[in-house]
Amino acid sequence: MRSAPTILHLDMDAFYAAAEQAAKPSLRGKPVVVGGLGPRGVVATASYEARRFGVHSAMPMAQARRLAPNAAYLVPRFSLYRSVSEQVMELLGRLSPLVEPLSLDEAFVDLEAGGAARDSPSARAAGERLREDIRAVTGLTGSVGLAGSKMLAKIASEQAKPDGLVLIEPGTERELLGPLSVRTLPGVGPATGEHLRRAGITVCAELVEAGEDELVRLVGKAHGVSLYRMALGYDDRPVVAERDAKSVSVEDTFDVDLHDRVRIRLEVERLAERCVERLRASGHSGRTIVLKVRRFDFSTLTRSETLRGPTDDPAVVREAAARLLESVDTTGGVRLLGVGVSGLADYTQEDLFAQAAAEARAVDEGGLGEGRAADERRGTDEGVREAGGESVGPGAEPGGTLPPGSGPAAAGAAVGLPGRADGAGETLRDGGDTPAGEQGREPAVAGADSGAGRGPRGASHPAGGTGAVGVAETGGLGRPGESATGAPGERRWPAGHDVRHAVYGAGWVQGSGVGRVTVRFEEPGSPPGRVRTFRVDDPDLEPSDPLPLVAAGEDPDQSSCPATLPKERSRDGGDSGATESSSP
DNA sequence: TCTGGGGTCCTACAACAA
DNA sequence: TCTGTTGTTGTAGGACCC
Repeated sequence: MRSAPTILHLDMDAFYAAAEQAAKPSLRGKPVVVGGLGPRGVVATASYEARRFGVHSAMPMAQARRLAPNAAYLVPRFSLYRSVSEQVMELLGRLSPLVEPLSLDEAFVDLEAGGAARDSPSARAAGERLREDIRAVTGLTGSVGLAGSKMLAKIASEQAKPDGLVLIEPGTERELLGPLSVRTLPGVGPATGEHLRRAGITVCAELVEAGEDELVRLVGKAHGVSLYRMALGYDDRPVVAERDAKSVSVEDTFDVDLHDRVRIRLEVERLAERCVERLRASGHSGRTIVLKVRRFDFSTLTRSETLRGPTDDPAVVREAAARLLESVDTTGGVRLLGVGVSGLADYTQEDLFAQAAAEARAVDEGGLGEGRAADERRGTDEGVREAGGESVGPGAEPGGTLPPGSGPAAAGAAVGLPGRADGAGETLRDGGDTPAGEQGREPAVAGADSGAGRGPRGASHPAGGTGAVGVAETGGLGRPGESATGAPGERRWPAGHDVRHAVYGAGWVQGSGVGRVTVRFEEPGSPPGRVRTFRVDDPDLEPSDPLPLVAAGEDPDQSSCPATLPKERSRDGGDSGATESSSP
């Protein structure tokens, strides 16, 4: 707890929805909802216009559609959000070397460490300048909280929303916290909140009254002690610039519960391969394999197995996950499956090969014996063989990762598309000028699109290609509710994604179905554009990468703008302001 | 028509070793 | 050698966050 409010918390306002509105002029001022569009999707972000209808994060999408039937419904475009987030984080990095990102749209900054502020006036000035810079560089708004601790800075930014700044003067914490709901405190969710309510505690002042011992009795040691301290305004957690990942996981919820044991096993293996892809991409290997199963009744169980050493071998993870599945009763149906790896190590491929070789020698000498060791040995050996097949053998790049779209994992993903029908077949409805079907959902394309806009980040955009990857065998697994009509070569046009037409220029997909795709031709700097409909296989129409939200200079031809916005471009708008006003 | 995905942290319990 | 204690590890589940 420091004596000056030099910890800053930034929270971008309705980030995903705001980014979509900035990218699509016709959606500005209108309700926009971003999230999974499948039958079991939930809302990731709702614009403030949509919130007026009662739509909020984590709400089932079906409920959101009932509340705001005329809102625009979009699948998330993480490549766009990431590029905007990088711009914002770069601005934060200019304030201090100590920046702790919490997510794409949120971060703590230690202003003192960067010399950007030492007291209330300088902290406020730095916060206001930051908000201006963010607006200039990204076109979006963010809310800033300033306080002497992380907890209070976060509470302050919440109070500042939308598009504001709140500074909590040190010394006023207890007074400020007293009347606030216990749910304001980080770590108090629905369960703890209800637990405390039953004990007669609803606001922070009552936490202090109850005392530490009583809180420990109510909610356990760690939680009780931290609750008591937080209610008093004590929070000494430092801003930590880098935190190591502790686990990597992937999971899929299915549109329709799975019953077929063979199919379930297939899905588990596919998830295991996707998980290893991510694990390798992060430069890690891991020791503990975790299987997650959510059953038809929403009950969730996990099973885990710890190997003798870390692995990033798809075969090892696949087989461990399959073994774990054997111990789970899936009668009644399964709505979600997940595979994760924890106990991460920074093992490189070379280390693994050395380990595999050592274990192979041990096997030859009768060193490994029973049960799990045998399983592990088998996996490791396969790992060596498979690595050879990928040309990552001795002398290859350390920590080499699978190139996107290559190798067995990619093949698995292509065949086993989760089929959540996100995006394609979804039609935006933004006031009635949408020409596609009334309900917007077009099963004819749903299956074909399911790979886009979700899942592994690398697959979230049909970059540069025809978008046909992974479509060919969509029907092969026969996922219920998934269209089998995604003909080989048919292109996917996820709602909201950017396209470019040879004649009409840049636009975005407003909807698709029945062999047609509807495009609105507009871009961030343009006025609201017109809508045109094409055949899905129109050769003049190509998927394109997101355009910068804030146009730089007078270069209307942005046809090949990369997904990550060029740094120089992002600086054009904000640099002068930041440097000019560096002294308050 | 209920309830995503990717994480972190904590607690409880059992098994095992020192 | 047996028994009790303590610490560690593995496993499972719950709560929470964005």
